[in-house]
Amino acid sequence: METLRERKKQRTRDALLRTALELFTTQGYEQTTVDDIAGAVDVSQRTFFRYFAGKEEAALALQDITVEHFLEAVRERPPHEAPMEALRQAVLEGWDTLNEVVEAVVPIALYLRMYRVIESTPVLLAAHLRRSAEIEEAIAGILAEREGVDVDADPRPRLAVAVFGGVMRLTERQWSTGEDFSLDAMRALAVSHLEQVGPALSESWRTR
Amino acid sequence: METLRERKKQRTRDALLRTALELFTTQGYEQTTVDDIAGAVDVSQRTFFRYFAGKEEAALALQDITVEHFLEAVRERPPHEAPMEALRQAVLEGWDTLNEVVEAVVPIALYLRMYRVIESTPVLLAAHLRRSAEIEEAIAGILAEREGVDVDADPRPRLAVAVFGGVMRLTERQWSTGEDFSLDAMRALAVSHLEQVGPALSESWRTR
DNA sequence: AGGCTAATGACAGCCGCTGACAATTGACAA
DNA sequence: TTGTCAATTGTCAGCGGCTGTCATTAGCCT
Repeated sequence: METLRERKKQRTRDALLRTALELFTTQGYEQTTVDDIAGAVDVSQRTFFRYFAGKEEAALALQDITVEHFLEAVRERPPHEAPMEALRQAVLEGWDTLNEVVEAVVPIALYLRMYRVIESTPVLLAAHLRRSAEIEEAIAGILAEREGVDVDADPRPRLAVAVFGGVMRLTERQWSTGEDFSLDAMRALAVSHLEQVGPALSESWRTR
Repeated sequence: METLRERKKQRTRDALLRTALELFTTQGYEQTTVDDIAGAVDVSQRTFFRYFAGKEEAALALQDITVEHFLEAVRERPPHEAPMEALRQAVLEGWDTLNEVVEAVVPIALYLRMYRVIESTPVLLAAHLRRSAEIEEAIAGILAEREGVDVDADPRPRLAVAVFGGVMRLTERQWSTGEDFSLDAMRALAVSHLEQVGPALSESWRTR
């Protein structure tokens, strides 16, 4: 970030991203044209596509940041924790420190609003789910290394991550359709779900 | 399917679908233009869009059929089965009878090949995952009714389905990247995964 | 100051998709 | 059978996302 050129590039990218998210969260994703965004930043449409591979990438750019943050949290979990517990702690601790990470780019409120837009826009939700699948693969790798097993020979890393991921996506969905759009609400939901996932699997639900 | 008109419509739709899948599986989804499909069936591009909401819908049309088949299998499970066991039996039994359902529309081999195209085409995989999320919601409803609980008050139906869905998606992915593209291979994978999901969650993986 | 290179703009064009209107074709009754 | 009505299709125009190409601008470096 030394030269003027680099600073200028960064400012353009930031402006494009912020403007895009602002428009997406106010008028909606589909209703926002790339020309709208580029126009608002006073830049040609072509330039937008030089910074973002597509509209989608701009809409999901923040997710990249938080995902990386979460992956880091998983890697830093102490090795003695059981796999599922490590994942659990990683998300909880990741959310604790999410604020600073996100605020470095955009206001956290914008991030939360955008989250809801993603969840309620079919094409964005689809892209988000696909990315989640990729992330699960990465986490499986981390878990396997932690536990000293082979990801391809032992199905347990991918299975554990698949289950955890399923629960987390359910949490996201419930949170985005609920009334409390705070991080605390999301955390509470996640904790509750992770507590109840065991009972939901084995027991007969009618005998209690 | 009485009048000539209706038969003609059906034939056009079938031709479009078959041609689309044939092209998708041979030259790839992205490389296939709607004009290609319409042209091969000797129909205007506009007509294609009157039968399918988009390219995507044609590519995923077979999934609709099999999903409906699977939902039916879940609904017909005896009420005494535990929730997860009912889901397990439903998929296994659903696959047993999948052949007839699919062959009524296209050769089963084409269905299997298309499955791999979906799994390896980012935009199709994304759409597929989003649909899977919707299906999970439907299954949660069925499960809740079976067990006599309220879907919105009791998190267990959605949790169980989220876990089951996570495992099934992992199964799909493994199957599509493996070497054996038969239904039997998929069934074997699913059984194996469902057996091992319990151990993967609770135990410490290093103590055995 | 002047040459070099990176960033941008302008333009043309492909593809997916939609609305509107006209032309065609099957359905059905007189 | 024929004429009317309605459904199906084709044609055309146009929008939005996205890409390649080439000229222009603007920062960098000697």
